[in-house]
Amino acid sequence: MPKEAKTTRKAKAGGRRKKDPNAPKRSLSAYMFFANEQRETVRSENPGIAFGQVGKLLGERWKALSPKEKVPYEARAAQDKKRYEEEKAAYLANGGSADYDDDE
DNA sequence: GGCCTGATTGTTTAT
DNA sequence: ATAAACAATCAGGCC
Repeated sequence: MPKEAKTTRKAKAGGRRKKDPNAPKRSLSAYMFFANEQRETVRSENPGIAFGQVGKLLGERWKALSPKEKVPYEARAAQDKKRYEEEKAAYLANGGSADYDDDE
């Protein structure tokens, strides 16, 4: 049974609540870096394209790339991951659940 | 000890 | 500032 479910995340994307106190913002995904560079190219080749189309185009192209093509993007993702490691370390070092602040 | 879900990241455009 | 499609990602919760 192919579970096509995408990790069953929430339906929307807006601003979810921070379940963590100091919330070490996690790292970015390779797609974020990919989009960062491709967004210019995609929009450049698709002048006046709608945001929904760009996003879809980006996704299709992303998967169209070979794992080695994604390497540079994953590399940056790994870079950010390391950056996140510091946040996480500080977050744990600070006492994990210590500060009480739901919304700002 | 292994899995599963939820929360999060950043981009686009339009309101 | 927000909303949704797009993909990745991880960390913590759970039995």
